[in-house]
Amino acid sequence: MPELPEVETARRIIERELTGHTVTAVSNRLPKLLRYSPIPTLDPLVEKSVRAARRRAKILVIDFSDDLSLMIHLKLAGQVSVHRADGTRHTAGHPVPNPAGPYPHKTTHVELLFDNAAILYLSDVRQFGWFRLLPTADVGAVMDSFAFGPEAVGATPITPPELQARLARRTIAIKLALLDQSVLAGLGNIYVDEALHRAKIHPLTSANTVGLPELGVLLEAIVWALECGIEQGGAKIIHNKAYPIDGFPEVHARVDLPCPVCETTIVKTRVGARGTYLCPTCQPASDGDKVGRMLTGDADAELVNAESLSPA
DNA sequence: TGCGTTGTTTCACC
DNA sequence: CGGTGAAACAACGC
Repeated sequence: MPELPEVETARRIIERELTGHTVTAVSNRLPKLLRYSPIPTLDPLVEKSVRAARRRAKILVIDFSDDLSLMIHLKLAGQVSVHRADGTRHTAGHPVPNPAGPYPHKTTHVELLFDNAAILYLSDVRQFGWFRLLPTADVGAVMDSFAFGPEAVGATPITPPELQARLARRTIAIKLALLDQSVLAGLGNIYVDEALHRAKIHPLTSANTVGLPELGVLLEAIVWALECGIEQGGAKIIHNKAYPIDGFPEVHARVDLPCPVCETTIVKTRVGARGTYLCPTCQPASDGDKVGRMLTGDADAELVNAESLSPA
C-alpha cells in the first residue's frame, strides 16, 4: 500500500545507494508494466548513470544521464529493493516479496544492475503499478497532466485557509476529499485514517463543514501521520493487519483492538468503497456527517447504513 | 471460490 | 462546467 511515506522511503534509498552509479544491465520480465511509457523498453538505461531521485505525490522519478528519466508508480503493491554487494538490503513499499527472503522473487519484474554491483529490484505482486521511461525534459508535462494538489508535507506546507478554499465546494466525506490527489497530494487509505483519528474528526464529515481551527488541527495530524510513516520507512500492514511500531498506526487495520487514546474498541466501516477504521469515541459522528446526521452515530448503524447505499 | 484489496479513471447524471 | 457517487480496472491471495 505504498503512499507518500513509502514512496519517500524508496526515494531516499535510491538517492543514497545509487546516485552517481552507472547501469550495466537491465531486465524486464513483464513488459506490460511499461504500458504507458513513451519509450517502450528499459534497454536505453544501460550505460546511463543515476543523477537524482525525486518524488511528487506518490510518483517516484529517477533521473539518469543523457536526459532520461524513469517514472515509477507503485500503486497497491509495488516494492523497491536495493541489494548491495556487501549483502545489505534496503527495501521500501509492499511487504511482498519478503525483504529478507530470496531475490528475485516470482513477483520481481525488473532488475537493474549497477557498476558498484548493487542491484535494484522492482517487484509488484498485483501488477497494478507502472513505469514510464521518457526524456527528463518531458517529466514536468506528465506530472502536470495529473493535476496534483500541494504536497501534504514539504518545504512550503499548505495552510489551513488554503485547504479550506480547496474544500469549499466539496460536500463529499472529508476522508474522500483527502484521498483526492488534486486536493492534497500524498495521502492514501492508511494515513488518512490515522490523521482523522489524531484530529478527532469523523471520516464521514462533509468536507466543507470542517471549520478553520479543525483544519489546522487536521493539517498538523496529517504531517504527524506522514512523518511517523517516513520515520518508520513505511507502515507495516500485512494481510490487512497492522503491526504497529512505537504505537503507529493507531487505528488503521486494528479492528476490534482498543484505541490507544481512550481504549474504546476500534471499528471498521466503509467510506466510499474504502475500508475505514475509526474510534467511535474519539471521532463521534457530527451533524455534518453524510450518514450520521440521521442516526445516533453508533458504529454498527453506520456500517449497515453505509453498505445499504451501494447495490447488492 | 468469490471477495477484498487501493490508487486512479471513467461515466452517467445533476 | 464542476461536483457526486458508483462502477470499473489492474491481478492475485486467501
